Amino acid sequence: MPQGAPRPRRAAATIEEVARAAGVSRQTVSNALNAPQRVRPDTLARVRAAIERLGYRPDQSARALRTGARRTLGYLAPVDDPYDPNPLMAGFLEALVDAAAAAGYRLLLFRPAPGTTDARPAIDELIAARQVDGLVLADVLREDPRVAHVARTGVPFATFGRTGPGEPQHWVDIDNGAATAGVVRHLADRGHRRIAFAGPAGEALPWMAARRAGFAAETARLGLTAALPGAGSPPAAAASGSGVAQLRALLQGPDRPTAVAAGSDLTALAVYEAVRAEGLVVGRDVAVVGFHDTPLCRHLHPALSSVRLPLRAIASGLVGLLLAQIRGESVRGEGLVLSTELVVRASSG
Amino acid sequence: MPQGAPRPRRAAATIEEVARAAGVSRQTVSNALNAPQRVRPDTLARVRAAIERLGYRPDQSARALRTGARRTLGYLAPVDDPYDPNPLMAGFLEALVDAAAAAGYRLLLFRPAPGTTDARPAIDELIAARQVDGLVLADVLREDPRVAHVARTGVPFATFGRTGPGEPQHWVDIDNGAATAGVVRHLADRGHRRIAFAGPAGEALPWMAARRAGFAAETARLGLTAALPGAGSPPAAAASGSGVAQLRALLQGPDRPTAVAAGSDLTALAVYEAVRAEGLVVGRDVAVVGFHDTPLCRHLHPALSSVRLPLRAIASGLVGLLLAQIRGESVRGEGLVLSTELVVRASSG
DNA sequence: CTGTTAGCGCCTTCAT
DNA sequence: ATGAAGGCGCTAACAG
Repeated sequence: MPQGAPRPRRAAATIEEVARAAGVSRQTVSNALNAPQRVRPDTLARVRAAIERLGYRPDQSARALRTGARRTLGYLAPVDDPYDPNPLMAGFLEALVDAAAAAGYRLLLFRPAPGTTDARPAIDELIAARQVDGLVLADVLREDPRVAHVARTGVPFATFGRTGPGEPQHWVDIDNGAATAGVVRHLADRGHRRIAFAGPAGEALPWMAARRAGFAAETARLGLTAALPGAGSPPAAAASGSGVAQLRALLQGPDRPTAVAAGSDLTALAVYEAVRAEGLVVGRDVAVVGFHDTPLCRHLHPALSSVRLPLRAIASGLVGLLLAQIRGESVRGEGLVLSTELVVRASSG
Repeated sequence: MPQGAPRPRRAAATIEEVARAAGVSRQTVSNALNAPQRVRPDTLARVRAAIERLGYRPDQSARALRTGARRTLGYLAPVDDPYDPNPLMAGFLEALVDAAAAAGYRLLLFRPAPGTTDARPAIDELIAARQVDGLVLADVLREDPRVAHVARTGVPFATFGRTGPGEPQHWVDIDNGAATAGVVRHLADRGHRRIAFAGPAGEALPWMAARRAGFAAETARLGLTAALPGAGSPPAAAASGSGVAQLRALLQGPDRPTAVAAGSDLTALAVYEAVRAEGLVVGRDVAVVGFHDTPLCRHLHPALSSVRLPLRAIASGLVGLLLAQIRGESVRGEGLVLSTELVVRASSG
């Protein structure tokens, strides 16, 4: 592992130079930056002019060393399963960077060491090197070892997805059940009576289980005929084509569903394929709704209705939870549940 | 903008504590870490044991302040156009994080201030605060103001995509022309004589122009009939459906192309739609090849052949270029051109 | 309201 | 091979 290296770099302005340029002491410059109300207005103006002129910004390392605040948040990048890619990765990351920046923080990305799946060593490194003030974890599972581990270290953290009952409830989540229930109501409004849910079964992925449960509950409430393929297609099945085969079986017979709620946009794509393979037409014979509202939706024909996630609100919520902890305010409560928005397009219009 | 905040945190081990625990002085611990050959083996072992026991890692801020090396690289996250999303964002970022980590560096994400598109102020902030040792820029255009700006600051940088002729040639790029030429050869091998290119025209996106040029050159060389819709569909066109309309026009008549090389996987999806709309079958009547090899490829029916980018090699190349500059080795040469791999699936098999 | 003093944790001379 | 100073740039305490 290569270690330290000399690093020639053009000298950057220091607080000392600003102080000299403004004819004040270093401390006054520091005050002008961190406690402006303590500095006389005219002095403040002079200092600020000098700062502007020299392009001065405090050295973040020096400041961090002195104050202990790194002004940096760590984000554990999810391991990207090519068969079931995280559809939000890009959009969510951008929202998170912006939310952090709005609070004066930077975002540091990290991952388990290549070839490894256990993120805990990487988490420990980051904490031990004091590189971050807090951590964001996404795609949190029910008994997530990462959550338990970070909780043990005492470092502020917040999760996208609910934590276990015995763990700190510093999470933001969308209401997956309500989202799918909304999809069901939308389809019922359009006159559909027989509706299917397409997506992996099982409890492995809490968000998917919640979508499925919301679907089941709402169809029951409305007295609709619900088709919930029990075997479920694990993510890999969709890739091998068996997911489509299963969906085709679902779409056969006179009592076939006239609408399908999919657990993700990629699953909705598989539904499109199955519908076509059965000689039916999406949007006319079978309505389809996806989940995530990825760019794919607009590129499909007909355009795919989908559930849009409030990515910016999620990101702000996570950063807010982290800031509260960093400031030492003991955050209490049950986490933050955000609602989604159904974007209706031609596939279910 | 909220500023500095107190930050209670469990005390972490310091070099002083390790020294005491190992019965040596601080410098010896430092040496054990940064110049192990200077420390007697048994002392080294004792120090390492103490480090292990206390979970000590040097405080990165202190080390950075002292040495000037931040051991952090900045990555300017591309502005995500929902109509033309960066299909590599997730996969490339992961590769970049891993490549940086392998060299002992972290990756810091940053973006233009929300509502802004000019990245230069954000770049300046990062540099002035001395938070990074180098920068990575992606999706570089021909006369990219970001490149010119960073070059002026003197901070090490490397780009994914070629820089202008007057600028430092610290770039890594794929051979877009050769990639499309390879697609043409593949299709010619399969017996296709009339081949079309689907993708936006114009010189705005250098990578797309290069793909188009490679297509034109190779079809000419092989004496094939090439269809290159000149008007080109700007990214937004695909979303509005006019892209598909244009492609449908292309697929009409007895002399229609029997194969289509697409400039991206999403464009290939539009080709699928157009082929079907014309009553043709992808893979039988019309072969299709995409670009990027996104997860979408495996989810389509038939599965989409596509050009796979060597993301890990690109990432390693970028990090390598940065390290060389950071070490002060004057990097010379013409940038690094990497070749792609055509993944053949049912759509062109 | 401004200036002085001290030290955050670490690494680089220099001396032993 | 190891130990003793000094200082990177900054800010929190206190002195004036």
